[in-house]
Amino acid sequence: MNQLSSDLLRGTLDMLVLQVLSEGPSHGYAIGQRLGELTDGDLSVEQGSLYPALYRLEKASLLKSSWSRNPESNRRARVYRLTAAGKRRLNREVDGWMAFVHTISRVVPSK
Amino acid sequence: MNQLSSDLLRGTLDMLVLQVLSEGPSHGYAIGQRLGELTDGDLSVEQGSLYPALYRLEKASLLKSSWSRNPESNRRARVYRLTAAGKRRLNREVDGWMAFVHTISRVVPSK
DNA sequence: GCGTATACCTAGTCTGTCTAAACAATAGAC
DNA sequence: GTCTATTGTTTAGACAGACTAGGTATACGC
Repeated sequence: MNQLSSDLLRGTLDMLVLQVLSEGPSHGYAIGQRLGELTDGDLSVEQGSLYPALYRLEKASLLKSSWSRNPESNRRARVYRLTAAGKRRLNREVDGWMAFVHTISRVVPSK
Repeated sequence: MNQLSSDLLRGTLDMLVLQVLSEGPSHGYAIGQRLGELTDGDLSVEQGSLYPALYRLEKASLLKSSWSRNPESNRRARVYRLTAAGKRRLNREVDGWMAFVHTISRVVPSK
Protein backbone atom coordinates (compact mmCIF):
# COMPACT_ATOMS: atom_id res chain seq x y z
CA MET A 1 0.00 0.00 0.00
CA ASN A 2 0.96 3.55 -0.39
CA GLN A 3 -0.41 6.09 2.01
CA LEU A 4 -2.75 3.85 3.89
CA SER A 5 -2.10 1.19 6.47
CA SER A 6 -1.89 -2.31 5.08
CA ASP A 7 -3.82 -3.49 8.12
CA LEU A 8 -6.79 -1.55 6.88
CA LEU A 9 -6.53 -3.17 3.48
CA ARG A 10 -6.86 -6.53 5.10
CA GLY A 11 -10.38 -7.72 4.74
CA THR A 12 -11.15 -5.40 1.86
CA LEU A 13 -8.72 -6.62 -0.78
CA ASP A 14 -10.96 -9.48 -1.86
CA MET A 15 -13.83 -7.07 -2.28
CA LEU A 16 -11.70 -4.68 -4.29
CA VAL A 17 -10.51 -7.39 -6.64
CA LEU A 18 -14.02 -8.73 -7.12
CA GLN A 19 -15.25 -5.21 -7.75
CA VAL A 20 -12.67 -4.53 -10.47
CA LEU A 21 -13.54 -7.83 -12.10
CA SER A 22 -17.21 -6.92 -12.05
CA GLU A 23 -16.27 -4.33 -14.69
CA GLY A 24 -15.18 -7.21 -16.90
CA PRO A 25 -12.50 -9.92 -17.15
CA SER A 26 -8.95 -8.84 -16.43
CA HIS A 27 -5.57 -10.16 -15.40
CA GLY A 28 -3.55 -9.66 -12.22
CA TYR A 29 -1.24 -6.93 -13.32
CA ALA A 30 -4.08 -4.95 -14.89
CA ILE A 31 -6.21 -5.30 -11.76
CA GLY A 32 -3.43 -3.72 -9.74
CA GLN A 33 -3.11 -0.91 -12.26
CA ARG A 34 -6.85 -0.38 -12.28
CA LEU A 35 -6.99 -0.05 -8.50
CA GLY A 36 -4.26 2.56 -8.61
CA GLU A 37 -6.07 4.34 -11.39
CA LEU A 38 -9.44 4.40 -9.63
CA THR A 39 -7.88 5.88 -6.50
CA ASP A 40 -5.37 8.26 -8.05
CA GLY A 41 -2.56 6.16 -6.68
CA ASP A 42 -3.75 6.11 -3.09
CA LEU A 43 -4.12 2.38 -3.38
CA SER A 44 -1.16 0.45 -4.66
CA VAL A 45 -1.64 -3.21 -3.99
CA GLU A 46 1.60 -5.15 -4.00
CA GLN A 47 1.92 -8.09 -6.35
CA GLY A 48 2.83 -10.27 -3.39
CA SER A 49 -0.63 -9.53 -2.03
CA LEU A 50 -2.55 -9.48 -5.25
CA TYR A 51 -1.57 -12.80 -6.79
CA PRO A 52 -2.14 -14.85 -3.65
CA ALA A 53 -5.51 -13.12 -3.33
CA LEU A 54 -6.40 -14.19 -6.86
CA TYR A 55 -5.42 -17.80 -6.16
CA ARG A 56 -7.47 -17.73 -2.98
CA LEU A 57 -10.51 -16.40 -4.77
CA GLU A 58 -10.21 -18.88 -7.59
CA LYS A 59 -9.79 -21.74 -5.14
CA ALA A 60 -13.00 -20.57 -3.49
CA SER A 61 -14.72 -20.74 -6.92
CA LEU A 62 -15.38 -17.02 -6.92
CA LEU A 63 -13.19 -16.56 -10.00
CA LYS A 64 -12.27 -18.64 -13.02
CA SER A 65 -9.09 -18.10 -14.95
CA SER A 66 -7.58 -18.97 -18.29
CA TRP A 67 -4.38 -18.13 -20.11
CA SER A 68 -4.68 -15.75 -22.96
CA ARG A 69 -2.67 -13.28 -24.92
CA ASN A 70 -3.15 -9.58 -24.42
CA PRO A 71 -3.51 -8.20 -27.97
CA GLU A 72 -2.36 -4.74 -26.85
CA SER A 73 0.89 -5.70 -25.19
CA ASN A 74 1.26 -8.99 -27.04
CA ARG A 75 2.08 -10.74 -23.79
CA ARG A 76 0.55 -13.78 -22.20
CA ALA A 77 -1.62 -13.18 -19.17
CA ARG A 78 -3.88 -15.15 -16.91
CA VAL A 79 -7.30 -13.64 -17.29
CA TYR A 80 -9.79 -13.87 -14.43
CA ARG A 81 -13.53 -13.58 -14.64
CA LEU A 82 -16.18 -13.50 -11.92
CA THR A 83 -18.31 -16.57 -11.42
CA ALA A 84 -21.93 -16.32 -10.35
CA ALA A 85 -20.80 -17.14 -6.82
CA GLY A 86 -18.22 -14.38 -7.13
CA LYS A 87 -20.90 -11.86 -7.99
CA ARG A 88 -22.97 -12.91 -5.01
CA ARG A 89 -19.91 -12.73 -2.81
CA LEU A 90 -19.11 -9.25 -4.03
CA ASN A 91 -22.57 -8.11 -3.02
CA ARG A 92 -22.20 -9.64 0.41
CA GLU A 93 -18.75 -8.15 0.89
CA VAL A 94 -19.99 -4.71 -0.05
CA ASP A 95 -22.89 -5.03 2.36
CA GLY A 96 -20.51 -6.16 5.10
CA TRP A 97 -18.19 -3.28 4.37
CA MET A 98 -21.00 -0.73 4.51
CA ALA A 99 -22.20 -2.20 7.79
CA PHE A 100 -18.70 -2.06 9.19
CA VAL A 101 -18.22 1.57 8.19
CA HIS A 102 -21.52 2.40 9.80
CA THR A 103 -20.57 0.57 12.98
CA ILE A 104 -17.27 2.40 13.23
CA SER A 105 -19.01 5.70 12.63
CA ARG A 106 -21.04 5.09 15.75
CA VAL A 107 -17.85 4.99 17.78
CA VAL A 108 -15.76 7.56 15.98
CA PRO A 109 -17.39 10.93 15.32
CA SER A 110 -17.05 11.83 11.66
CA LYS A 111 -16.33 15.48 12.59
CA MET B 1 -16.17 -10.06 16.73
CA ASN B 2 -19.81 -10.66 16.29
CA GLN B 3 -21.41 -9.90 12.97
CA LEU B 4 -18.45 -8.39 11.25
CA SER B 5 -15.32 -9.95 9.89
CA SER B 6 -12.37 -9.81 12.22
CA ASP B 7 -10.20 -8.99 9.23
CA LEU B 8 -12.02 -5.72 8.91
CA LEU B 9 -11.42 -4.95 12.55
CA ARG B 10 -7.73 -5.24 12.00
CA GLY B 11 -6.23 -1.81 11.75
CA THR B 12 -9.14 -0.11 13.44
CA LEU B 13 -9.02 -1.64 16.90
CA ASP B 14 -6.31 0.70 18.11
CA MET B 15 -8.35 3.66 16.94
CA LEU B 16 -11.45 2.34 18.65
CA VAL B 17 -9.64 1.84 21.94
CA LEU B 18 -8.08 5.27 21.79
CA GLN B 19 -11.46 6.76 20.96
CA VAL B 20 -13.16 5.17 23.96
CA LEU B 21 -10.35 6.39 26.18
CA SER B 22 -10.76 9.90 24.82
CA GLU B 23 -14.07 9.90 26.71
CA GLY B 24 -12.07 9.44 29.90
CA PRO B 25 -9.89 6.88 31.70
CA SER B 26 -11.14 3.33 31.73
CA HIS B 27 -10.02 -0.27 32.13
CA GLY B 28 -9.87 -3.15 29.69
CA TYR B 29 -13.08 -4.89 30.54
CA ALA B 30 -15.05 -1.65 30.55
CA ILE B 31 -13.58 -0.60 27.21
CA GLY B 32 -14.88 -3.81 25.69
CA GLN B 33 -18.29 -3.24 27.21
CA ARG B 34 -18.35 0.33 26.01
CA LEU B 35 -17.60 -0.67 22.43
CA GLY B 36 -20.45 -3.16 22.51
CA GLU B 37 -22.70 -0.50 23.98
CA LEU B 38 -21.85 2.14 21.40
CA THR B 39 -22.58 -0.26 18.56
CA ASP B 40 -25.60 -2.11 19.94
CA GLY B 41 -23.57 -5.27 20.13
CA ASP B 42 -22.37 -5.25 16.55
CA LEU B 43 -18.85 -4.90 17.84
CA SER B 44 -17.73 -7.40 20.42
CA VAL B 45 -14.00 -7.27 20.80
CA GLU B 46 -12.54 -10.42 22.30
CA GLN B 47 -10.43 -10.11 25.41
CA GLY B 48 -7.64 -11.93 23.65
CA SER B 49 -7.55 -9.06 21.20
CA LEU B 50 -8.26 -6.23 23.55
CA TYR B 51 -5.66 -6.77 26.24
CA PRO B 52 -2.77 -7.30 23.82
CA ALA B 53 -3.91 -4.13 22.07
CA LEU B 54 -3.74 -2.24 25.35
CA TYR B 55 -0.24 -3.54 26.06
CA ARG B 56 0.82 -2.58 22.58
CA LEU B 57 -0.56 0.92 22.94
CA GLU B 58 1.01 1.42 26.33
CA LYS B 59 4.35 0.17 25.06
CA ALA B 60 4.09 2.77 22.32
CA SER B 61 3.52 5.43 25.01
CA LEU B 62 0.06 6.21 23.72
CA LEU B 63 -1.49 5.10 27.00
CA LYS B 64 -0.46 5.08 30.62
CA SER B 65 -1.89 2.66 33.13
CA SER B 66 -2.18 2.22 36.88
CA TRP B 67 -3.87 -0.21 39.19
CA SER B 68 -6.90 1.04 41.00
CA ARG B 69 -10.06 -0.16 42.57
CA ASN B 70 -13.40 0.30 40.89
CA PRO B 71 -15.65 1.80 43.58
CA GLU B 72 -18.78 0.51 41.85
CA SER B 73 -17.84 -3.13 41.58
CA ASN B 74 -15.28 -3.06 44.36
CA ARG B 75 -12.82 -4.91 42.17
CA ARG B 76 -9.27 -4.10 41.19
CA ALA B 77 -8.69 -2.98 37.63
CA ARG B 78 -5.90 -1.59 35.52
CA VAL B 79 -7.01 1.84 34.44
CA TYR B 80 -5.71 3.31 31.20
CA ARG B 81 -5.55 6.95 30.23
CA LEU B 82 -4.57 8.64 26.99
CA THR B 83 -1.24 10.40 26.84
CA ALA B 84 -0.73 13.52 24.77
CA ALA B 85 0.88 11.34 22.13
CA GLY B 86 -2.16 9.07 22.32
CA LYS B 87 -4.46 11.96 21.56
CA ARG B 88 -2.39 12.97 18.58
CA ARG B 89 -2.34 9.39 17.41
CA LEU B 90 -6.09 9.14 17.69
CA ASN B 91 -6.48 12.15 15.44
CA ARG B 92 -4.12 10.69 12.91
CA GLU B 93 -5.83 7.32 13.00
CA VAL B 94 -9.22 8.90 12.45
CA ASP B 95 -7.88 10.91 9.53
CA GLY B 96 -6.35 7.77 8.08
CA TRP B 97 -9.58 5.88 8.53
CA MET B 98 -11.61 8.58 6.81
CA ALA B 99 -9.15 8.67 3.96
CA PHE B 100 -9.33 4.92 3.63
CA VAL B 101 -13.11 4.89 3.56
CA HIS B 102 -13.04 7.57 0.92
CA THR B 103 -10.52 5.65 -1.13
CA ILE B 104 -12.60 2.49 -1.01
CA SER B 105 -15.68 4.43 -1.96
CA ARG B 106 -13.96 5.42 -5.16
CA VAL B 107 -13.68 1.77 -6.10
CA VAL B 108 -16.89 0.41 -4.67
CA PRO B 109 -20.08 2.26 -5.58
CA SER B 110 -22.05 3.08 -2.44
CA LYS B 111 -25.33 2.19 -4.20
C1' DG C 1 22.95 -5.02 -26.41
C1' DC C 2 20.54 -2.50 -22.69
C1' DG C 3 16.89 -0.47 -20.11
C1' DT C 4 12.13 -0.26 -19.11
C1' DA C 5 7.50 -1.89 -18.85
C1' DT C 6 4.59 -5.75 -18.76
C1' DA C 7 3.27 -10.03 -16.50
C1' DC C 8 3.53 -13.88 -13.38
C1' DC C 9 5.25 -16.63 -9.35
C1' DT C 10 6.49 -17.71 -4.51
C1' DA C 11 9.22 -18.55 -0.13
C1' DG C 12 9.43 -16.57 4.02
C1' DT C 13 8.39 -12.87 7.47
C1' DC C 14 5.55 -10.14 10.27
C1' DT C 15 1.67 -8.76 12.79
C1' DG C 16 -2.69 -8.64 14.83
C1' DT C 17 -6.96 -11.03 16.00
C1' DC C 18 -8.53 -15.16 17.53
C1' DT C 19 -9.47 -19.44 20.59
C1' DA C 20 -9.03 -21.23 24.82
C1' DA C 21 -7.76 -21.56 28.93
C1' DA C 22 -6.42 -20.20 33.66
C1' DC C 23 -6.70 -17.28 37.65
C1' DA C 24 -8.86 -14.20 41.29
C1' DA C 25 -12.28 -11.52 43.80
C1' DT C 26 -16.94 -10.23 44.60
C1' DA C 27 -22.12 -10.34 44.69
C1' DG C 28 -26.27 -12.68 45.05
C1' DA C 29 -29.29 -16.64 45.46
C1' DC C 30 -30.26 -20.59 47.91
C1' DG D 1 -21.90 -22.16 53.90
C1' DT D 2 -22.10 -23.27 49.01
C1' DC D 3 -22.86 -22.41 44.15
C1' DT D 4 -23.08 -19.60 40.27
C1' DA D 5 -22.62 -15.55 37.60
C1' DT D 6 -20.16 -11.42 36.84
C1' DT D 7 -16.26 -8.68 36.85
C1' DG D 8 -11.53 -8.33 35.63
C1' DT D 9 -6.75 -9.68 34.06
C1' DT D 10 -3.35 -12.66 31.78
C1' DT D 11 -1.15 -15.37 28.25
C1' DA D 12 0.14 -19.39 25.08
C1' DG D 13 -0.61 -20.83 20.66
C1' DA D 14 -3.08 -20.98 16.19
C1' DC D 15 -4.13 -18.76 12.07
C1' DA D 16 -4.61 -15.78 8.17
C1' DG D 17 -3.40 -12.36 5.12
C1' DA D 18 -0.45 -8.49 3.40
C1' DC D 19 4.18 -7.75 3.05
C1' DT D 20 9.34 -7.98 1.39
C1' DA D 21 12.24 -9.53 -1.78
C1' DG D 22 13.48 -11.88 -4.68
C1' DG D 23 13.05 -14.67 -9.23
C1' DT D 24 11.42 -15.75 -14.32
C1' DA D 25 10.11 -14.32 -19.05
C1' DT D 26 8.59 -11.52 -23.02
C1' DA D 27 8.25 -7.18 -25.79
C1' DC D 28 9.76 -2.82 -27.32
C1' DG D 29 12.57 1.36 -28.07
C1' DC D 30 16.99 3.12 -28.23
